[in-house]
Amino acid sequence: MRLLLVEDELEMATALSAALGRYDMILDHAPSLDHALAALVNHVHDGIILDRQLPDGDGLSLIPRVRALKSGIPVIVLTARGTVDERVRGLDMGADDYLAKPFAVEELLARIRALMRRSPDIAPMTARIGKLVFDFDGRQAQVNGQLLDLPRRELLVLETLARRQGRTVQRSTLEESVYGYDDEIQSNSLDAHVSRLRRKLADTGAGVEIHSIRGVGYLLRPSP
Amino acid sequence: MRLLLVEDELEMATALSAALGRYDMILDHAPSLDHALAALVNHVHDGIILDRQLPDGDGLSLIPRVRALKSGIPVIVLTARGTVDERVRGLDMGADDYLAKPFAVEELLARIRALMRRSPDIAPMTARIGKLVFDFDGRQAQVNGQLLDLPRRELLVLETLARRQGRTVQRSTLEESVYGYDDEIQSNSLDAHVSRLRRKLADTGAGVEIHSIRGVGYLLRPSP
DNA sequence: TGCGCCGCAACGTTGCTGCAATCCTCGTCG
DNA sequence: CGACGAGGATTGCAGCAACGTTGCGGCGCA
Repeated sequence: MRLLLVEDELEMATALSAALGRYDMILDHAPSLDHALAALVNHVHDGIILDRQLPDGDGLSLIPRVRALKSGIPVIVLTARGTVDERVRGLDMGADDYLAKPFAVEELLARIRALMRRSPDIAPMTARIGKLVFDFDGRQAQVNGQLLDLPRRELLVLETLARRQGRTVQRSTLEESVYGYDDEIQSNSLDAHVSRLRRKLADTGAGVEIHSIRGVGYLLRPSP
Repeated sequence: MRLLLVEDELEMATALSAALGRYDMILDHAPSLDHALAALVNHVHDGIILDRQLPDGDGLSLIPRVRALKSGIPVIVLTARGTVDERVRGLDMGADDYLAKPFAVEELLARIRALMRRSPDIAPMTARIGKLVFDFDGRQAQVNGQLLDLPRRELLVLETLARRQGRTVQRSTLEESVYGYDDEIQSNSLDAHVSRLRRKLADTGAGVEIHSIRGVGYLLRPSP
């Protein structure tokens, strides 16, 4: 479990990090909205703990952007502003919970657990690269909401690449997940599938490309 | 939206009922655990507001039974016992939120909205794709208000596809929900059902099509 | 007993897929 | 600096597995 803490006070961050660590949770720390956005783009988080008072704006403004990026992530807002109106506003902005400072760490942990408990059902496991959206649950790829009609092998290739988006997938790994451990292949069929997939991605303007690294493997990335 | 309030104080109940009514929510009132259980069995609720102090026991004891009955329902606990320990305990018992009395009605409403927003059970009781309306509760399909008279297997196929509308349903998944886990099928009966279903959907002009993805499965989508 | 759903199987059809031949690209070494 | 080789890309093709369709017989149900 990996959470993102958006909070400018270092003290609070280290304290929470320690507390969460005891429950095998990883806490990434972003001290500003900008950092938070960058972190969200680059990593996959299971939840967000959000302070409102940040050097570059109100934390609440992050929520719509989080929802646009990955709709299902639970968001807990922490704040010194604890009036009823503030709380109502925070919740209606899309926060899943709202906790006023000072709070007990125990309670925060319990509320995180409560949210996590119910989130996995919803979290649509999807990856976004360029205009491409890969839905791991539905096992399908979309471009601009348009379904990419891919046959089995090509789908498997894209799925594995999307799962490790941006990082290199070794040729052997790819072969393994496209064919079985036992199924063998005695030709360049894999290359053929990659080739056909490339054409379809380009034709639909998916904004992604399959980059090949000689002697190593492939990786999926936004096209320039 | 229909909520169940489990609370023995009549005053609180009427006040909440009035407040929720203004947001088009229906509030059922159960003054005790027994009443609550009866109500849960007889009706379908989208959420539960639970007081702890009840004439026949602690409200928290209801949670496991609720989860057993309908696992996904959001539960908000209201209580006068507002210590951190109590809150942690309530949340860890399975509550989704915990609000200490006295509280502002506005905040309760906001928290209800936040929970409803992410509750998968709100997931419409009916699905609409093209001119087709599938009613999951009544287990029937309609086109232009006209009932589609489908035999059992075909209905199961359509139901499963409609439930995941637009997303791919793997062949194995479909087999599992149309036949049992144990029931086996040794022919292409599934294809046959799909075929017959397709014809009926086309004949009635439902505006939907069952698209097949070779080697993967099927998906239901509006026809072009 | 009649009707209709269902599993089954036969057969037609489609289009994915592995293969291989050919072309391309890049790094390396003489 | 140019040629060569290895790894990669592309594409046509043929086989075949997966899917579509249809008719039949049995079984359950009214």
